[in-house]
Amino acid sequence: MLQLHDLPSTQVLEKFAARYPDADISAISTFLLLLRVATDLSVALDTCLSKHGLLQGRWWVLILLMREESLTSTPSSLAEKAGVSRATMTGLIDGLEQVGLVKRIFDKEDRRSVQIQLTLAGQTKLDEVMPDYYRRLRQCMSGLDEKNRALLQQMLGLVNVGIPALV
Amino acid sequence: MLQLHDLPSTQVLEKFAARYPDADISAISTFLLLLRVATDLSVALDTCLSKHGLLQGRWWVLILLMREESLTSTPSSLAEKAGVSRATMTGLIDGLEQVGLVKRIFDKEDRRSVQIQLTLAGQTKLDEVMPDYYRRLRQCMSGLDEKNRALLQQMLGLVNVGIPALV
DNA sequence: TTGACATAGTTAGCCAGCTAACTATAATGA
DNA sequence: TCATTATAGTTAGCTGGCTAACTATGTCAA
Repeated sequence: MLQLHDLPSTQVLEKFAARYPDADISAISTFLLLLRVATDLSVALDTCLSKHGLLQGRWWVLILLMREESLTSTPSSLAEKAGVSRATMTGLIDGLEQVGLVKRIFDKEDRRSVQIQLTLAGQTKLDEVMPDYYRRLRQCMSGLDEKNRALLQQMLGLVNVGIPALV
Repeated sequence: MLQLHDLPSTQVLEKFAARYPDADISAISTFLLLLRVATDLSVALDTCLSKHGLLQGRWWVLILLMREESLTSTPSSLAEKAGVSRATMTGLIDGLEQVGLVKRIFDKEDRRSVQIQLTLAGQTKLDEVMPDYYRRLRQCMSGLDEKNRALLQQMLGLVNVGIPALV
């Protein structure tokens, strides 16, 4: 997401602000820090998941299926909820089906449609991954008490409101 | 980064917490919101840059060169600062050189090495992009006053400290 | 001084996203 | 009823990352 590793020092920001008067130094540094921390979190998550032979894409599919009472959903619905294209979801399902974590069940009512079901092996895999993930995440966030977490969420909400202005 | 579009409701989180006792609901929701907002910011940034015919990778290279007094650096140094592999940097420089925004200058002292220089066209491109970017970013962050920005940065610092525990 | 190692950059090939186009099926309305 | 349009899923081909291997050059110590 944000590759940039070498965040600008105050000095650099001031230099740019001198050339470009629209620069708002605290806005820039907050923005970049947010992207930096989130990217590092995402990389750490990938590392954690890779220990279980998973990547984010496939992992979210398993979780989305586990959320369903029936352990079942359609590729379209999964794609929308996971935030990837339907084409990408086809590939994710292919991969998961090959290793037996999900299976395709062809719908007899609407023959265009396919139901994707979490297999027992898929549930077992989640039962292996999720406790590890949750334990690590608890540890990761242990530096923030409930009040800080609420505060952080509130600040993120304020940033979120501004996003349309950036586009 | 985080594709997941459909963040879990409290209800879903409670269901998962029942199955996996290690789950810390406020930790999870804070973590996911942080990834979600940052990803949306990054996508918005890409959209903004694409209006100027740029992508994040190439844009950061231009900025890193503009930071230098000499407007010059080496591929290795750029790769490290930009947070991409040297192979990727070769490609970024290829693209920028083709459209004339940077040029390769072969080093006569160490013939393994190349200097990458921001051309006048490169500076002109930044002079076009940066004011627009800074204006939009200022607008985006206008919902947070200085106190909120400092608070957000402080919270992000606390999260950052915990990242090694997630790996 | 020369053989082993280190460094700078590039190339080749992989991967997981994407869009656009395609097939098959269903729904709709003139 | 049947031509048009919409929907579900897949396929093909592009992109921008990556790692590993390679070429060329430089460094150092036996």
